[in-house]
Amino acid sequence: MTSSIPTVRDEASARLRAAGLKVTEPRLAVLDAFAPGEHLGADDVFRRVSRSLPTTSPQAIYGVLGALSGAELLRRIEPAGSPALYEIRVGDNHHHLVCSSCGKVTDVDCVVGEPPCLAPSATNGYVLHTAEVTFWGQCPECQAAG
Amino acid sequence: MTSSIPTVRDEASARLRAAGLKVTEPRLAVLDAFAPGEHLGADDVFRRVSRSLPTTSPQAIYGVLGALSGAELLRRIEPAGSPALYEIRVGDNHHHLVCSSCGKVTDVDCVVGEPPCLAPSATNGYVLHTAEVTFWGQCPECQAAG
DNA sequence: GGGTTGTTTTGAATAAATCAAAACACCGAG
DNA sequence: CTCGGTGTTTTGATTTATTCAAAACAACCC
Repeated sequence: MTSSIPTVRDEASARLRAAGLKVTEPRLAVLDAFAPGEHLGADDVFRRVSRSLPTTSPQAIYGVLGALSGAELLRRIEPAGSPALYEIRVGDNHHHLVCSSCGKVTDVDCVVGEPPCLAPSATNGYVLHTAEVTFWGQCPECQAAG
Repeated sequence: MTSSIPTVRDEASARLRAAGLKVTEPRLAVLDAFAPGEHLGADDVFRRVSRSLPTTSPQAIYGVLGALSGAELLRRIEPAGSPALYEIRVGDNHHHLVCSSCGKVTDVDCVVGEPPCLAPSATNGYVLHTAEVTFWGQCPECQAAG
């Protein structure tokens, strides 16, 4: 008899299947590596996944991260000066606050009231699909550290 | 007798000096490489500078670009998926429109009326100094190309 | 003009990510 | 349940953008 209580893994499996992706251990482990609000680089994810799946290769991590962000189960951001970061919060278009000193990234909700701050003064003929906003500043810890 | 008519080079020299930087041929050549509205990568700059100064090394270009953007004579941007780009328009905080298909970058003026769109919903204790906005879309040429 | 300091050259090294081919595993069909 | 096709992961090498370090050199203040 198998349990009928849905687990976190079941949920992740369902999301993978819904996206048309095969359910594999590395993919489940990568999804499991992300806590809400975290922004992890490929190397961070590799380290975490390695704990539960020690045979996983870095290239597999790149493959999984690419597949998951292609399927919009992860969002990929690339703050200037940083390697690519991934987060589990998808589907809304929230923005980011990056510390110029330590690189820490914090989510911030959309700027002004209106649909996603998508209003440049002129579009120059471009058909827009995304407005990406990055705020730069110094986080409380770095302020305290001088 | 030397000419008393100020040249483009004189002007660039003055800007370098005002920034506390020594005036060198590579630096003048790099400043000269930028037309208004252009966004050039280090390799583009290297190619252009090589025409007038064939002995210049790529590392010199990196050094010059670093010095000039540190002195705010150039601005450095890093759209996701692209190597670093530099532009000669500095001092205002304008934003960018990037073509998802071909990577072309176009300047756009500040989004809404208020000083530089600098209003996230919450600052989380950060002291902000910049708001960077990148619009993603498809440029007219890429639309035409399907 | 000469010395100091900052800049550029020369040469090597690094980090992040991608490519390619072979081994492997998921999962639908039977 | 097993087989087979397709998608995934592994293994290993490669690329691109960038940085580091030391020596040669050039700008510029006195």
